[in-house]
Amino acid sequence: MSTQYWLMKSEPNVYSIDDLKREGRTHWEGVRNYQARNFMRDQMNLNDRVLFYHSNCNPPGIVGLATVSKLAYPDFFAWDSSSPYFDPKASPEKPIWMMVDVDYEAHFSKIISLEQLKNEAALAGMLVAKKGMRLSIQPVTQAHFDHVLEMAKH
DNA sequence: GCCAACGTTGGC
DNA sequence: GCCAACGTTGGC
Repeated sequence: MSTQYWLMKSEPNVYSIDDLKREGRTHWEGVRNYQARNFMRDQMNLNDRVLFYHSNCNPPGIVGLATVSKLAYPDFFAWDSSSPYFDPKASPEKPIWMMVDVDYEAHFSKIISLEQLKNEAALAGMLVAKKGMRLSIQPVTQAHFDHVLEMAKH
């Protein structure tokens, strides 16, 4: 299976790329959207590459790279009643929600802001730049991924 | 803090 | 199964 490319959003005041660098690996818990879950469950493969995106901050944008290091498995925070991600409908027998593990790869030397992404002709059609796009896990084409890497060099 | 966009829930 | 009401996301 060839490498696939993704963009994953995190609010830096909840979990930032600095947190991921310090920990090396994290489980991507708390996804409570079926489409995003299905991407993780049905399509993500080991070593898929991830653009790490900081949302709900100023400025929002892509701050670095990560890789998928464990295939989807039940998000056990869903049945932990003390977790902010608790879902009373989920249980170990019926997990509902899934997560993958993600490894730190690199920081970009500086953030590639959402504004830059929107202004970049080569990234036309990239989901993250679309108005009203709230999906927290998005597929990225190889061409767009490669172009983001190029932008990160400059 | 506002609010547009979107997803989910639940009454009917 | 429609759709209004509600909750959430996330840019601004």
